[in-house]
Amino acid sequence: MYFLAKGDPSTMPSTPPDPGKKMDYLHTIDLVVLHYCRKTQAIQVLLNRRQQAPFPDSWALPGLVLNGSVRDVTMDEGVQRLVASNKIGLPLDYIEQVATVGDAYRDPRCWSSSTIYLAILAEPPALSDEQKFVSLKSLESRETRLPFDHNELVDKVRERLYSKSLYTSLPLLFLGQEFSAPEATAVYSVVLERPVLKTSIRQRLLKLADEGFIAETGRKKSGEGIKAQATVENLRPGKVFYFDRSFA
Amino acid sequence: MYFLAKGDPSTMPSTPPDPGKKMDYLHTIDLVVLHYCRKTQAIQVLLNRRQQAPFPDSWALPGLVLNGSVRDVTMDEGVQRLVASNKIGLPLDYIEQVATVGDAYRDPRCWSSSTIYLAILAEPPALSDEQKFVSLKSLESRETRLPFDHNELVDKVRERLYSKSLYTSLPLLFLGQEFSAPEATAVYSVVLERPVLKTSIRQRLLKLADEGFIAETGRKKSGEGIKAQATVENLRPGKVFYFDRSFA
DNA sequence: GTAATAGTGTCTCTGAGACAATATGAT
DNA sequence: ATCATATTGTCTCAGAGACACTATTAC
Repeated sequence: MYFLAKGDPSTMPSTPPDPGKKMDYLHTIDLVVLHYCRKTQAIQVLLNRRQQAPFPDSWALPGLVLNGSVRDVTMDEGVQRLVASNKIGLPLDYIEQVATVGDAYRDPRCWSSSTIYLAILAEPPALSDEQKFVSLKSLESRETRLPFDHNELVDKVRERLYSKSLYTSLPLLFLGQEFSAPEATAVYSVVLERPVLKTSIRQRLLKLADEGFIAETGRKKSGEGIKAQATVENLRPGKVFYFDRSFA
Repeated sequence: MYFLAKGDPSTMPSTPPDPGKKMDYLHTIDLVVLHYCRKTQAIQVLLNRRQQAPFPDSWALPGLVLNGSVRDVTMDEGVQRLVASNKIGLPLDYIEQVATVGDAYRDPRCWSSSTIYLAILAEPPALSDEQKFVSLKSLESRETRLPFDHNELVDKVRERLYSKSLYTSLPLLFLGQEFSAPEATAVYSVVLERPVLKTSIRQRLLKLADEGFIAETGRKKSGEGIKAQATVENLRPGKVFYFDRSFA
């Protein structure tokens, strides 16, 4: 994997620093805020129109510079500041740190690192003019191209969503507080990009009920052209259950 | 999870920046290099004696400041620089980024972030005077206390090791190129901190053989007081197989 | 030879995959 | 009433957990 350069500094893959000049350095936080649209059965990603250089007016992931214009005491506070700002402006139903990338090229200003998060927003938000959703698929295919390395950052989050959805209840967080078994089947099928049998989902829902993660509401949901569906409610908002077997 | 502060800046959890002064900021890389001792059946963590302030002479995780004394082009190059340095000085058998933490307190010098990695070193290295191993257990129990928040960083890596070992072949990387089924059983039992049935491990080894990850060598291993054990060899060094079922 | 441990066989149980059968509600 | 689909039932199969049994080897 990584091999020793036998102690000879000249073989080390680094260039000497510029003496006497403190290097500029940015550490940013970027969120990939995902929303599932029940009607179109597509996963969408929240973007913001950039106000400032670099890449003014282009659509990018909501992010901020840690200790940029405002001092943050912790990274988590930086995340809260971003969530509370008008770049997002809605409480998230889930958030998880995915990775940190950093290099000399990704930001034209200077060396920069970005710590990226996977976030889920169950309720469809009212968007401002500076916000929009694009489909996760269009980002994957590069039909939608983002500034910086944001497409690659979305890739990392998409991979995390996929792999974690194989063996956890994570996709159900897209459905909010109350949902039906057919809706659960649909969202798993979308996230895993293949048809998932409704009976497998039923088994998992039974397991979740056993574990106290969900409970039957007794209510039924019906709407435009769909047959009534019994609903369950999420008893552990924001919590993810780990099944002991994975989907294939 | 995170709630909106209704757009009122005074409620936001941040203090204003100090104008006119560029804030000092460090981004460090810290490695939790794990080694499994077949004899004592314990997992050990590599430490370095710190040369400089803060905390001179105390034992800490091997780490470096990104773009500190040397310019790194990418974070991965920084990791390679650290691995090649005398703080580690041996090729790693596995490495994986685990998390990034950052706040105003963890480093007495200034605001700092650290990106931490889980690394595995299969071969027992020859240690310099500035290096030593301590058991992962003594770090968990706080019998061994490290400077900064390094104990908590080790906790995060330990949790990742544990959870990933439930459903992957990761623990086998502790055993290097050639190992036996009883050794595999032992290392899984140590990592999962419970007895694991040899028949469960045998099943998993059969699966790995099917998948082309390991192959029987035909050789047998015997040594001090132990009975001969058939060995297998790792055909995919550094690669981890994901089983579709988890241990309990 | 003996004792300990390596390696095999077999049984149970859980849950995914598959699909058939029934129930229910929208029209 | 009819039809689509929600919901239930049943079967197979893979693999973990458990344990008995056989084979091998260090002493």
